[in-house]
Amino acid sequence: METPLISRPTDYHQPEADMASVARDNLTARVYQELRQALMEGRFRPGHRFKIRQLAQSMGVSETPIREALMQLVRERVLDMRAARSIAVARLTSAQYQELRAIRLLLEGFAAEQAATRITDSAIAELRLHHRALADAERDGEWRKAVEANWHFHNTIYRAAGLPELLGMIETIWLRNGPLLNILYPRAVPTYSERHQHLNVIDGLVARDPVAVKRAIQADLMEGGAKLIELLDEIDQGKAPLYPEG
Amino acid sequence: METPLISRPTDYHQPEADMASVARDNLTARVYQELRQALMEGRFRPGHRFKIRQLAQSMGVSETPIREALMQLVRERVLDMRAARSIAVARLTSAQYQELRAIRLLLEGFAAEQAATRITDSAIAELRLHHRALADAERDGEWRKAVEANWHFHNTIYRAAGLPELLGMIETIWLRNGPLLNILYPRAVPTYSERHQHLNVIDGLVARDPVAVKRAIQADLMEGGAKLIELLDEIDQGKAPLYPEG
DNA sequence: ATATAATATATGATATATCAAATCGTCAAT
DNA sequence: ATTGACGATTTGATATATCATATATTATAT
Repeated sequence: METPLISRPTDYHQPEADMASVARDNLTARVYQELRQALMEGRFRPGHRFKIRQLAQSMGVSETPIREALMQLVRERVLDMRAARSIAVARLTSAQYQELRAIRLLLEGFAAEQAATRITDSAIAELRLHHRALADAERDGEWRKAVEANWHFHNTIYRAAGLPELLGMIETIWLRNGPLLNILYPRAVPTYSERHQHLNVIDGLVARDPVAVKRAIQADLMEGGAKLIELLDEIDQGKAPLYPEG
Repeated sequence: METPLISRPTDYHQPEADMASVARDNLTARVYQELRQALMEGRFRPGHRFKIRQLAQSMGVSETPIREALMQLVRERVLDMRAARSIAVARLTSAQYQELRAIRLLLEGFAAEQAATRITDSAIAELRLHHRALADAERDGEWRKAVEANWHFHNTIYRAAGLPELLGMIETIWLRNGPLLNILYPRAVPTYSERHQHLNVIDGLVARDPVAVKRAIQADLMEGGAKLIELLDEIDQGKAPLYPEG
C-alpha cells in the first residue's frame, strides 16, 4: 500500500468557483506532477507496477490523463514499459547508476561552479538550514526526511546557477534515483570522510570559489554513492533480496 | 506544406498478415518515432503548429496515439505547449541555445573521450565516409544532407562510447536543435578554421588519444555554433525575419 | 468603411466504450 | 500432489463521442 496520492477531483464539466491563483493547467500535468512528487519522495519502490485504471480511480480522473502522464514518465526513463501490459518503476542496475553518476559529476559540477559566482547570501543562509535539517534527520534515523533535506540542499545550489535547461536535466536524474535511494536507506547510509562535504560546499560558496564548490559537490556525490553501488552490485548478482513484485 | 509523414495505417482491429520482423510496438511509439525523425531532419520549422486531428488523419491513426506522442515531445521540450490549444515546435532563444551548447560541451566531450579508447577500426572507417559525405554536401549546398551526415559522424562516435544513458541525453539535445539548424541553413553556415575539426577528431581516434578527441569535438561544436548565435541574437531582437506562424 | 457584436467553426481536453492479449483461477487428469 | 487445459478476469491499446474554449467569420450598426 503505497498510494495515498489523492488530488481533489475537480469535475471538469463544472467550472470551478475558486482557483483564481494557479493557472489551471490540464489534468495530465497535474497527474504528472503528483506522480513525480511521489516518485521523488520514494513513495514507490523500483519494480512497483502501475495500473492505469487503479490510478485513475484513486486520483478521481479518467484513464486518459493517467495514461498520458505515465507515458511521459516512461519517456524520461523514470518508468519502464516492459513488453506487454506492464508499466513499472524502472530498476536501475549498478551499471546504469554509475553511468548516471558520471553524468551527474559533470552536470552538477558545472551547476555548482556557476552557482558560486551568482548565489545570494540569503540562499546561502537557506543552505545552512537545509544541511542542519539533513544532519538532524540522519541522527534520528528519519531517512525520508534526510533524503528530502539533501535534495533541498542541492537544489538550492543548482537553482542559483540560473541555468534552467541544466536544472531540468539534473532534476530528471534525481527523479530517476528517487525510488532507489529510499528503498536502500537505511541499508546504504552514506559514509562520510572526516568533514561533511556540504560544509565544504558552503565554505566555497561563501568564498565565491567556483573550483572549490565544484570539487566539494563532486566529492559529496562520490561519497554518497559508494555504499549504494556495493548494494546494487549485490542485487544485480541476486545476493540481496531487494526489488519486489516483478 | 511540410507533412508527408505517412506511416502505413495498419488497422489495429485486423491482425496484420506480414510484419514478422520488427516487434510490433504500439502506435504511440510509432508516431513518436516518425515525428522525432521528421523533427531531427528539420522537416518542421520552429513555431510550426501541430494539430492533433490533422496529424491523426495524415498518419491514419486516431487522435489518442498522436496526442500521446506529442505530449512526450513536449515533456522533452522539443515541442512547446503554449497556454491554450496550441502545440508547436519550440523556438530556441539565443540564451537557450547557448545554455544547451554549454551542456553539450560537457556531455559530448565526455562521450568523445570515452569513445577514444573503445572505438573500433571499422567505426573509424565509417567516420571517414560520413565526413566525406558532409564535405560533399556542403560543397554542393545540400544543407539537409550536410546536417544529416554531420549527425551520423557525431552519433557514430558517441555510440562507440558505450554509454546508453549519455547517448540518450545527447540525442535529445540534438533533436531540440534539429528544427533550428535546418531553418538557419544556409544562412548560418559554420565557419571553419584552417583545418576541419572532424579531421582532428579522426586523428585523435586513430591515436586513441582521449584528450585530443575531446578537444577536437568541443572545438567543432564551438565553430559550428558561432554563426548560429549571431543569427539567433538578431532574431531575438526582432531584426531577422525568421520564425513564422506564431 | 470601420468597429463591434453575434455566430459558427476548429481545436485541445476529457471520458468512455471496445478490443486483444496477458494473467489468474479453477478443475480435471495423471 | 503436480500439471495442464480452459474459461473468466484484468489490463493496456485504440478509437470515438462530448465538452469548453479559442479562433475565425459574418452581420450589423455607426
